[in-house]
Amino acid sequence: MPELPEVETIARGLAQRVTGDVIESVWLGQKPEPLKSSARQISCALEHSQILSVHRIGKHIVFDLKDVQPQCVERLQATARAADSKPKPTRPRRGERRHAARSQTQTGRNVTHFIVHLGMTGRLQLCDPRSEVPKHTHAILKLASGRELRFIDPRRFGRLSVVRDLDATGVEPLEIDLARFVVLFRSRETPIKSALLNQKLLRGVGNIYADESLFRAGICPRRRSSTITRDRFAKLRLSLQEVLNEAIAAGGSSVSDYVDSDGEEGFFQLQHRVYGREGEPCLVCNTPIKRIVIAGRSSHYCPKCQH
DNA sequence: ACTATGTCCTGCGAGC
DNA sequence: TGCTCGCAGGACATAG
Repeated sequence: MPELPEVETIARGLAQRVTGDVIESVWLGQKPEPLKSSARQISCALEHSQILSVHRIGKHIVFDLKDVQPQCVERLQATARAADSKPKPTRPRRGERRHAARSQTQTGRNVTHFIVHLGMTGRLQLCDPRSEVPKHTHAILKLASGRELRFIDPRRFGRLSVVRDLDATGVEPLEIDLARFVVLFRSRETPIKSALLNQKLLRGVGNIYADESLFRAGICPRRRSSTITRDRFAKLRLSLQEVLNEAIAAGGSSVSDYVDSDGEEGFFQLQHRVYGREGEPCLVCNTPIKRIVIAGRSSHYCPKCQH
């Protein structure tokens, strides 16, 4: 299940290998679930566009695309001229959400963003067009370099979309400072585990890294977020950043069927201290690891070390 | 505004 | 061996 470290690994791998390449054509499967934007919107945005960069926002892989289709460029220029002749837009109203920093750096009216969310079982594979197309392939992007980028997702929890502006909610957990972290979590009446999974607060934390960071911080996943002291929030923030960074360094966790864009597995699952270890001894105190359900998710913790 | 719960989807493994 | 059943969970819808 790809969370922040897995998505980061995939995005970095893709950035290295497809930046500058051009999408020549797009094939989309018949199943409607994986498409968040319409098939026509996606095809139109992707075909004849150049991949300027690939990066990660939360659990999303973002392709910044520049249209290189002649008629599209003309149309965009026409739109731009029309926009220029209109009165200048007033500055954003108070409370109106600003666009994320990235969309300001990657400005230009002809930049669009192709967003891939892998869900549980989604994979992006860069491969030879002659290789067998696996079952549950929902999209194939033919690249000018002769390769294909395929989106495969058996469980169909993944989503593909195209947007003009990146207005992501939530804060990147690797960038958040302590003051912001405390403000975000101290008012929540929900179990800390649920709060960590809430993408509107932090973006990118999933079940594995929520459990692992809570173990390292010595906090019980059931604990109400509002009852956690500042000192323990400080510990949690550091634990979370530590575990995410270690996982990125290890190429992510391969549980179920995660592989990166090369088909390589990550290694961080070998370092899980609680996730998937129900009944096994705590690495610190030997107490059997417990598994409970919070917000419909299995949560693993040491009943002695975490409170 | 918050919080909690149900739903989607398929593969896999446990159990008989 | 072959079958059924339940579980895995991110994001969203819905209800309270």
